[in-house]
Parts: sequence; C-alpha cells; structure tokens
Amino acid sequence: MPENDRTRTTRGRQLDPTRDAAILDATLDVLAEVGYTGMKIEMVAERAKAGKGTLYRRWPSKEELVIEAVTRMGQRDVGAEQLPDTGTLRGDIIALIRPELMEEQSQKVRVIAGLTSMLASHEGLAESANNANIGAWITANRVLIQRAVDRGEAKADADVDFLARLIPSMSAHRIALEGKALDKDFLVKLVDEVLLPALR
Amino acid sequence: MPENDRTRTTRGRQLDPTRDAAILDATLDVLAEVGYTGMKIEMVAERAKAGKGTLYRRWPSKEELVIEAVTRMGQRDVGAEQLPDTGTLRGDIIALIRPELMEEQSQKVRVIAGLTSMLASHEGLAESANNANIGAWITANRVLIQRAVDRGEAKADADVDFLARLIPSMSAHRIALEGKALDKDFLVKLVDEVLLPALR
DNA sequence: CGTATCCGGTAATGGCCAGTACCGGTAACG
DNA sequence: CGTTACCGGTACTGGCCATTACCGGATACG
Repeated sequence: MPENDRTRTTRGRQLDPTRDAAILDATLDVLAEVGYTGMKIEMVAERAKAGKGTLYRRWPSKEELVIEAVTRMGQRDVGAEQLPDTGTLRGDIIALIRPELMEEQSQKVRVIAGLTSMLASHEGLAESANNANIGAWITANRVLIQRAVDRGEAKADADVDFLARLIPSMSAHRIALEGKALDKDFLVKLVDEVLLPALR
Repeated sequence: MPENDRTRTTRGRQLDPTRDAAILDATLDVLAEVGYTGMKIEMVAERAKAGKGTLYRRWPSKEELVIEAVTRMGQRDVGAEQLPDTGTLRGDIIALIRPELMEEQSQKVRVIAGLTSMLASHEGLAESANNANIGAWITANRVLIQRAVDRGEAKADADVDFLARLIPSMSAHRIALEGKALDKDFLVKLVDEVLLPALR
C-alpha cells in the first residue's frame, strides 16, 4: 500500500499531489540528520512548509510516513539495466561513482543508520530499508562482478555474492560509524587494493 | 567520570557494589535486544532484579547509565598485549576467532547498532561506542597486519590502517543489517579470499 | 542498640510529542 | 455561484515513560 487510496468520488478540492514529494523528501532529510527517534512530525512539516494536518491527511502515522519515504528512497535506485559497461570491472565500478550518486548513497546510509533501532521491531521496514537501498548497491556490484567473471577477467571460482558486499559494507561503516564522507579516493582504493586482488 | 562519587563520609548502609555489575550487564542485554529507544528503565531494573530507585541512586539518568554501560563494554576488549602470535597472519586472525569472542562481538555490534541514532546528537557516546568497541577489534587487526608486514609476509606498501577495518566492517554489516550470526566460515573466507589477497 | 541509608517494589508527577480539532483563507468540483 | 475539502497554522488531548516519592523490610555504620 505505498500509494494511499486516492480514488475519490466525493466533491470539493482534491489533495494537491505536489505536496507529497516535498513531504517525503523532508522526511528523508530529517531522518538522515536525527534518526527516527529524533525526528518529530513538526520538523518534517516545517521543513516541507506544510501543516501537520497536511501530513496526517496522507499518512495515518509517523511510522507509515517513514515506511513510504524509505520505500520510495529504495525505488530511485541505480537501475540494474543502465549499469555502466566499460569493458573492465575497474572501469565499471569507478563509472558507478558519480558525485551525485555518492551524495545520495551517503544520505541513504545515514537514513538506514538512524533507523536500525526500529528494524528489529518493525518487519516491513527492515525489508524496505535494507534490501531496497544498500541492497541495490550490492546488486549492482553483483552484476558487474559476475560480468567480469563471465568475461574471464576475474577468476571463475570467485564468490560473487560475497564480494559484491565488499564495497557497500565498507562504505556503510565509514559513513555511519566513522561519520566520514564517501569520497572517490576511498572507493578507488577499495577497488584497486581489495576487490581486484580478491578476484585474481 | 565513569565511577560516581562513592567516597562517603555519612553514616548508614553503603551502596551494595555487587548491584552495579548486574545493572550494567542488564543494560547491555536490553540495548542489544531493543536499542536505546526501545529500552525502558523498567526493563533494565526487572532484568537486573532491582528496583528503579536502585538504578537512580547510582546514575542520574538513562543517558548516563547507557554511557557507562557502553564505556565499560569497551574496556573489556581483546587486550592488545595478549594478541595471538602464531607466526602467520592467517593463523593469528583465526586464533582471534574464539567462540566466546564472537558472541561478545556480536552483542557489541548489536548494541552499537541500536545506538546509532543517538550517536549524532550525543558527543561522548559516539566516542565511547565506536572507538572503544569496533575500534578495539580494528586495533587488534592493525597490530596483527603490521606484524605481518614487518615480518615480510605481507607486501611492504600495504595500507595497514585501511585493511585493518576490513574484517570488522564486513562483520558489523553482516550482524547489524543482515541480522546474521558471525560464524567462523564467514571470517575464514574473509581472511582467505579478501584480506590475504590484498596483502600479496 | 539506634538510625541513616540501602534494597526491591509500586504509586505518583511531569514533560514530551503523536495525533486530533479548528481557524481563516483558498482552490476545485458540480 | 455554492459547497466541499484542501492548505498552512496553531491550540488541545492523551498516552507513554523518565524521573521522583514512598513503602515495609534489611543492613551496616557509630
């Protein structure tokens, strides 16, 4: 039920669809900054320049709002179809590192980190959060590495699933626990010093 | 100020020092299970078979209690002096994987994960939590890897600081986000397939 | 011994904040 | 046009705990 029941038959003014995006974006911003517990509905409303009523007219609770925001965040992912294909794994992985994507990934990781405490209790959220976000990054890596294996660039007995987690895991740790930014140097070093050696 | 001011000059019964450990242990257990927000003072009291007053007689707030518990958790670390020394890096790292340590590390990671949302807001906690816990594990790895470099077992230009984070980061991701246990197979694979190739 | 203080319980107190109700104003249905 | 429902604001309500206050026993200091 990501989209609430918007099929109206009644009279009068309709919900303004442009407010939705503003509210969901504000939700992610606040989540990334202060986590689920620190996030107050009023902060989201204020940042979205909306009244609390406007939020509650769309989502029945804070929890539902957060679930939709996180789910939507997971949907704007890299898109497994349009992955780079430069002919080498190193080139592919580095092509994945565009500055906008890095910033976006950083926000995603921060959102998830601020959510970990409720993952255990809330079932659907854990799914959306983990699978849809870091998960997409891992999936992209999996595809790229598998290609390298098929191409003979990487050794045939490599554990693709396992190695696909390498870069996202290390990055998540750097962002969430060390509080550092995700810079290109770090990622390039990860590819050259760790991932590629592991595939030879 | 880890230890409260216990220098009493007044008359009457003293604080029973054996209650402290029970309460701090209970705090860590609850934190690992439900995170900071989900943790209610009453849960801790109940698990420690204590009254709430007994807690508040020792710590002025939930926050202070958690800080001391987490700080103390950081102090029972591997102990950089008694690190294994088997002659090979592989042997050393695997010797570090004792079942009790794995269970303890898993609890630590779960505690930290349930705390991430408050790390941003509370300064000292982030320090205690990150540096003192995963940090100790990273430090142990750093020492072992440096030894391997000195010994000529690993290549001389290896970035020891960087590689020391490999196993702890990957393990933390596995425990905190994937919710899986930290088993020996996973760690051995990490050493053989990732760390050692990166050092050749 | 006498009493100050602790102990494990349990019953207030009080603040924070999700959720609700309304307000004056406005846009979009019939 | 006349409703009806929305919009951004701003109270108000109610529940959940952190924190405090007590209770009827222990206990250890002087």
